[in-house]
Amino acid sequence: MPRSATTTDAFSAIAEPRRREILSTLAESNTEHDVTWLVEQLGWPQPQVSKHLGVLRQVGLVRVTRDGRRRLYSINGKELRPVYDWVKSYERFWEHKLQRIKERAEQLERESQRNHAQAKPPKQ
Amino acid sequence: MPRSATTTDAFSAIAEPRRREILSTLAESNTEHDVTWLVEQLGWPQPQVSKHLGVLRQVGLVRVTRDGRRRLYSINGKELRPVYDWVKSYERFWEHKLQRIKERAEQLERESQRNHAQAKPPKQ
DNA sequence: TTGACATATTCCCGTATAGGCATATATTCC
DNA sequence: GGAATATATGCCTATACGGGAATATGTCAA
Repeated sequence: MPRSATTTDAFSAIAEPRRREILSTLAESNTEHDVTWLVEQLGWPQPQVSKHLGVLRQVGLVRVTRDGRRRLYSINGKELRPVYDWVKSYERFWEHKLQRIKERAEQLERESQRNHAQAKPPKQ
Repeated sequence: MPRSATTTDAFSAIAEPRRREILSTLAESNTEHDVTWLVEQLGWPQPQVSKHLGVLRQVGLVRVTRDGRRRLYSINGKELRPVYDWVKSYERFWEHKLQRIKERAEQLERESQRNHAQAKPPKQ
């Protein structure tokens, strides 16, 4: 069995760096743009841009509007939500590290304070 | 040119649903586990589990500890951070929708109030 | 040492890419 | 109608995949 299709879902679609690049290009300008504009911005051959747009379109990551012979593309962020929700559910696994560093620092702090207090333990 | 390798980065590695399944299985139990435990939990052939673990290992999404003939795997969430940061940078593109719905609702509310106030506009 | 157990690796196969290039399919303008 | 423009699609190739099955590698236990 081959890899799951790039058009399966957002996870597969954004695995390709160039498709992320298309999304970021659209995101920066914050407006819809036609394919020619994207081709100029990216500097890639037009068919390559169209094909990647096709994948993004199929998974709903971009929306298209027709304007004469042009097609205006814009980001449809809604489809990124599942990716966001998924990865966010692992938040504790990278915050945990900070948490442990913090706890360790606090413990060292306590020990330090204890040691300073008993720097020269009173003879008894 | 083929698709970029699954071991390129976290984006490519998590595109495969089964690898996400492995991560979620490890996440739920919140402890390190050996391969046999994962095989039992997932019900997949052992080589398949080992292979997917190999990809996750190469991109740093899991950590391994050797314990005799067993290998204990645990999640290394740090490597998910780039994915989180990337997708989070698009947050406004799905919140924007809510924003527009909210604004529209507020506008309708204002119009409604205006209309009620002038329900029977005074003849002049 | 030998056998049992745990895990990784190798080989094979069908398949879906991504890129290059040519071309088809609109749509506008003259 | 015909040329020009904008975009999508088709064909080709090399490549890396995910799964299946067998097997290699490593480790424990008697």
